Amino acid sequence: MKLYNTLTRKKEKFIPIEDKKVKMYVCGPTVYDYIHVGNARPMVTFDALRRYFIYRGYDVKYVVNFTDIDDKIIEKAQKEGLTYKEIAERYIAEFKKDAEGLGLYDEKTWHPRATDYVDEIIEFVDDLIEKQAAYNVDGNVYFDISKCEDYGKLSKRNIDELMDGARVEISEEKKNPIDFVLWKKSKAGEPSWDSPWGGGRPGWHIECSVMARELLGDTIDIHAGGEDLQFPHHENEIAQSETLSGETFANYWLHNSMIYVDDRKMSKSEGNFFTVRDIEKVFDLEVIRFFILSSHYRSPLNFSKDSIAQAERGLERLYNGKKNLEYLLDRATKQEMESTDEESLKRVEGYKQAFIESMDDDLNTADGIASIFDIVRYSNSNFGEKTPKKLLQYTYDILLELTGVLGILSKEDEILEDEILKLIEERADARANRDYELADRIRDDLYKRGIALEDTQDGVKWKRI
RNA sequence: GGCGGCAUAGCCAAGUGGUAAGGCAGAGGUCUGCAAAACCUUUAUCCCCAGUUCAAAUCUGGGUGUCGCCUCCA
Repeated sequence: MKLYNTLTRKKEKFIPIEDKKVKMYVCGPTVYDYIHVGNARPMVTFDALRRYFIYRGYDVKYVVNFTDIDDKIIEKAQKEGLTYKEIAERYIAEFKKDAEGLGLYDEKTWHPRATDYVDEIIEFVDDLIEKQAAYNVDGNVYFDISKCEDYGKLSKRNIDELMDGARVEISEEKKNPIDFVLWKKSKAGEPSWDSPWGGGRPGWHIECSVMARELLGDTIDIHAGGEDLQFPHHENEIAQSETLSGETFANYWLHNSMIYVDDRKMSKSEGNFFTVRDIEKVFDLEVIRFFILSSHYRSPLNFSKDSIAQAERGLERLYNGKKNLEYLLDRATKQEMESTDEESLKRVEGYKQAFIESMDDDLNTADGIASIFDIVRYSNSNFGEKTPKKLLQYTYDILLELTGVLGILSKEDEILEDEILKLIEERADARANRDYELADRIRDDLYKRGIALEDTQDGVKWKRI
């Protein structure tokens, strides 16, 4: 399997530290509001990578952190007259609801919270001071960039230019303008933890370094996140972690491209964002997942109502394909495979191989989805009542296997089926009696209740809409 | 100003040397009482210019457009 490594700017063969094991860390949300579609992209993308690794037989330890202490959380808490903790708890709960809809939910995923690691953070910072890579000025502890020779290696920036850039916060306290804060002195009324440097709280960058280290060790396989985190966040993580351990922090750095709205990056501060929660009112969140996976994760992805609607139609086509196979499976009686059936089997197997090849090539989900459509088109056009059960079952299993890797096509129809079947029969009688008015009324009523009927050559099919 | 992306049909989107996957939408057709679904047919020479090559969307150079990061940001 090949992955594009931001560190080298190349696709590289993935070689895990331990055979068949992957240690993976993804920068998660700062929990001060509902997540928007842009935030959902890395979550969905790297969840698909997680699933794919498992599919290929890897044991994955997957960590997605919550930043539960931060300026924005404090600000929100003050505005609402609540504690930072109440705000964090609320939006962690809301995140989990969205995550469930987006197909991210997995009980094995680790969701560490920064505030649960304050002791370890203090220890980490203290060690950096001891190594003279950090310094305390009146309760604020900064990382000393000058002690880090290869600073900028991830984002390909050099220190001198960054100094000149001078868009960083100018502070009298810092030795260099690009030194960043590890431990932040708390102002009156702000949440505060005791430390050797007085009351304060963790800086943003240090949290991820510490949580990754505590849960995954000094060197991890994959560190992932949005490309806007490349600098300074990930660069700073590398500086802290590698200065402390002397080891490589992460072997592979993966970054997803942004989501755009009318050619502008979707972001909170621009105000051009759509929350997952709002979209859920109009579309099933599986559509959003499918939409995100239908392009390559490193390509910019433009968000619009129209493209979501297109994704919805596409997903529906896959559901119809699944439904058609189920219908045939229900009625299949033929057992023996003929030579043409064996060829079909190979054909389907070929699509599966194509899917794997695509996914192996830097998680090319867009290409992989094309293979899934190939399977659907092939079975729709070639399979019928006379197709052997074995072939149908094989195709059906592969379809579910591959869509399962992507985390789509997971919605199941529920009961109520008896009633639907009864009404379908009534309608069939009506049609036989040429009472089309009654027949159409039954169909319309079912439609209003969310059931669509289709008269096919093979009989009446129904589906939920 | 520095660094880095991107530019493929009406729309979305793969493809990084051998004459353009897939999806959505559209048109025509098959099937059907009608409809839906499904199937078949149909819709592009890849931003521009120059170069390398037997051969380029794909490599090189130049240009145009556009976006991102450099400040919180997925």
